[in-house]
Amino acid sequence: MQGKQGRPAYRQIAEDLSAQIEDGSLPEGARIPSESELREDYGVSRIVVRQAMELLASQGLISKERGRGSFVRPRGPKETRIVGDFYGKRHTGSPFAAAVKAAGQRPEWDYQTRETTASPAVAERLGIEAGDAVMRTTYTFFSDDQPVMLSTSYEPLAITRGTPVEHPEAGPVTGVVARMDSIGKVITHVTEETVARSARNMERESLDVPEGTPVFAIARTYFAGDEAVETADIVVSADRYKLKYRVPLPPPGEQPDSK
Amino acid sequence: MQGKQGRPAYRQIAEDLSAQIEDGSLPEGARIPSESELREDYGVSRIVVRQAMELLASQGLISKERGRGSFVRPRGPKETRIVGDFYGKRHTGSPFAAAVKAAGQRPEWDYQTRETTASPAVAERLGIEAGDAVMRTTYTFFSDDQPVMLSTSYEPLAITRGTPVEHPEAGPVTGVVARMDSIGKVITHVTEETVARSARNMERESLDVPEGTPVFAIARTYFAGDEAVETADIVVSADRYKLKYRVPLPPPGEQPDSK
DNA sequence: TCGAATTTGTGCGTATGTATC
DNA sequence: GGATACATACGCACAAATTCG
Repeated sequence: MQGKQGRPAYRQIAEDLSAQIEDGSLPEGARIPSESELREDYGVSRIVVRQAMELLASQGLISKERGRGSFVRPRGPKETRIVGDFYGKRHTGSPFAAAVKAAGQRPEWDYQTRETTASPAVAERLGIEAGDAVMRTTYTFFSDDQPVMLSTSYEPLAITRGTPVEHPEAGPVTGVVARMDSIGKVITHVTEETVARSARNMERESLDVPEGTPVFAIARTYFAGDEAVETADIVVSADRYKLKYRVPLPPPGEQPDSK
Repeated sequence: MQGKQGRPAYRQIAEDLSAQIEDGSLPEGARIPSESELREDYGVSRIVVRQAMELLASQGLISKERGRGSFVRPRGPKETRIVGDFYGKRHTGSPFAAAVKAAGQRPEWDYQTRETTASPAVAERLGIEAGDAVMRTTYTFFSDDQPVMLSTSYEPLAITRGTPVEHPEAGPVTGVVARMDSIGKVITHVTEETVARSARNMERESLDVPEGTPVFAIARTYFAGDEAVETADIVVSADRYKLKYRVPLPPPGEQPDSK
């Protein structure tokens, strides 16, 4: 085993196992030989095996479970989070529920709504003053009882106060677009700023993902003309989700009219 | 140091250093005390210090450089990759160049163009048959001499063959939108499917990022009506980039007309 | 219920290699 | 060359979680 080619032993072992996962000799969910077994198979010390396994775990290929063993991580078909005017329709209702149902799974969510004041960051995104009243709603979304997405949304109460949709989930209509439509705020566009980073500890608990798994952190804002009517921080496991956007382009020859 | 609270020593050290990075006691680019120094400071063995440092490195907080030391990784303001009809304009020319220049840096790129045949995956995305002729162009994009983005694009030669824009970079106009406009293919929308994953070895070399850093892998397709006119695989460091989308919503009350 | 076996997690000591300064 | 610093690798021990008879 001793790396003649200059490649360290633990990398060779990792590549070997990685290849077996790739070609299917180690199928999804399969148990990987224990550290002691691998130690004998490759004739190295346990620390080398551990380094190899940690490398694979950090790449998301395997999950290590204390007391049980290590397993090939399922990489099933990714769920999709869709943004944009698919088929020219305004998505009323919950886009999340629609996407999950389309994948043949059961959508559910918990939420908690509370009136509070805008932090400077939120105020900046909403174009209001820090300290202004906002309605904050935190969501946890489930797909077949698995938590898959977290969201914290903020709506300026200057817009919704006293209307039937003041409370995001308790009113007669659901979904930001439809709710705002119903009070005369016609949403014209949405912006999203997305970064990928490793999950924070709180998010790891809520989403039940192993350490180091990357997540998408999305800052989404809905606009009615130049006025921001809702903004949200959304976190989804980048492992299980892919993002899908469909963006129409304006026809050529026209001049811009928005500032 | 010995974790009474059940938290392992290496985690406590990692959190301690992490906090120092957060609050600025260890500023960007600062050298972190060597493993031997930390070993004495915390009164633990070297392996514990190494575990802590590896954790921080895997989170992208520090970079370890053999023979030199470990350093706080710069997390400067992220560059932005913009998608959408910003300000109602069709972005002609290179959106990459525009974004980099907007950030006050110097854009450059290498490319290599070659005629080839469509793989099944590319054919599927372009709505053509596998084996059909396509023009493939591979790009490496630089911002201030730093490689930041890789791209491989495919255009069906059934569309461009014999036109002035058959060759993506050698024709009279640049940018997919403008080039297609010039031959009468008016691009109406673009779709993107984005996943985040850790960089493959080839990408790590090309982009010069440390092991385990996440990248965005984007499958982008431009459409003229229902016809796909270009598709590309784009890889950018999720570390240095954020993605920004602006998606207009169709006005309410209209019915869909695209299928 | 309980304990033994298995498996991964954490930690110690030591040695040697290799890159940088 | 020498000093320093990180990389790889061996050995050992015990802890904690799980499984199973």
